[in-house]
Amino acid sequence: MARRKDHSRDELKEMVISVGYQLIEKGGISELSTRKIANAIGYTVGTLYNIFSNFDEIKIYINSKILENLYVYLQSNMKYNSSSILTIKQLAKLYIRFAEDNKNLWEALTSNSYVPRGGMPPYYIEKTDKLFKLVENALLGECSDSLKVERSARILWASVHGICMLGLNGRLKTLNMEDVNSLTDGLIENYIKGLNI
Amino acid sequence: MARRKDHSRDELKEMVISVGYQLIEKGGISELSTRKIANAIGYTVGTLYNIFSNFDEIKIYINSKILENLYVYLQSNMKYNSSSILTIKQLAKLYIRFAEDNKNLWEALTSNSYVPRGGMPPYYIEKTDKLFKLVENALLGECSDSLKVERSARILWASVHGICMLGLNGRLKTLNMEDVNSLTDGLIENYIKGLNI
DNA sequence: CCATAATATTAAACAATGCTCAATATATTT
DNA sequence: AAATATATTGAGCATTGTTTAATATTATGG
Repeated sequence: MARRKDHSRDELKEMVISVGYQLIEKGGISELSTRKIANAIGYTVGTLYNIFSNFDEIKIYINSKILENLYVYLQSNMKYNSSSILTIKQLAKLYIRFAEDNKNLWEALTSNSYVPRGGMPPYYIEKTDKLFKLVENALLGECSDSLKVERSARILWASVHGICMLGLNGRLKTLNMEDVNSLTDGLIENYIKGLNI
Repeated sequence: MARRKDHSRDELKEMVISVGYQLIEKGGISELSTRKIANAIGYTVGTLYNIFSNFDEIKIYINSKILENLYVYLQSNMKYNSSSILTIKQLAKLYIRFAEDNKNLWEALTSNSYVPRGGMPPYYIEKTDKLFKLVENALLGECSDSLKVERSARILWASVHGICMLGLNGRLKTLNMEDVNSLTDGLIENYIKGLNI
């Protein structure tokens, strides 16, 4: 039965993450389990634990891949905008659209509250930073104080994130997604206008 | 063993919710399970299922109680403010402080993404509405269009919620809670200033 | 090239989970 | 008092994350 080196450790890692990603994509986070992953790649749970230290670590790797795809999605759909405000508005719309179109992935990404002792691993932080940088770069057109920009970008995106979250959960009552988009526009506009005062 | 009517159905319901609340308060959502609840009230899981249709329903009742306490917390800590903006800023600060001081409860409340078919039960919606009304009432001092007020209140609070979420998860990087508070102030101020333009 | 050490993989098991259901004990009704 | 209705239990099921002893495979070194 044991077929050592059918796949290298790196290959196995890749397979686990890829299969896990697909499981979430198809059936949501509840469809993700060690057994289902192991079964899908033709191994046993024990093998997973030879590569990853626990289930949560696997989830973090998968979330990292989701972050990656989110970045590619934003990047590749960005068009040229004549102002920073328009750029950020577009980013927000794309962010919300990604969440809508990839609800299972989005939920998996944002529902995970587990943080390893010692904080998130570097490769994960790197990817979230890269995403925030998109907002920061746009904001730099409106404000030259780089510390202020970094803070504002994170606050602004936390807001958009919150709106997206409640919007998708139907917690915003009568608001449909179109309303959410336009109201988010308003929020962004007002916030940025007040930045330099 | 069976001691029918030691407690009425309503008493049992109350006991389950109360004990569940305490379990979350002490050990977080992961400490909540049907067995632990049943054990704590001196019954068996079967009895829980005679009263509630499933575990998720129990969680909703507990979350409803958390919402209730959040409302009381906000209400009882509100001081008089000379302007609507100040009122909302204070609400935001209190909201964030509640989340900090009751992390387990707050996480349980906000991490729950389960929505029954047919939407959240009326008693639950009632309580969230009551909370939003606090913001709406304050906003009415700034804008008389009641539809606009309702929408703005929800968008604004979704933002504060998002900031609170990322702040508590340490996702806002270098920002400490003091920074979060002042940056939230900025967001609120800018948003409301732009309301009537 | 074979014996030994090191590693990969599995199967089985553990404790805990949400949930169900037949059996039984208690109340209520007739 | 007998019959009916309901509350409660205990045992069981399938599933979960995780561990571990046994086994199969590869690598090492004489």
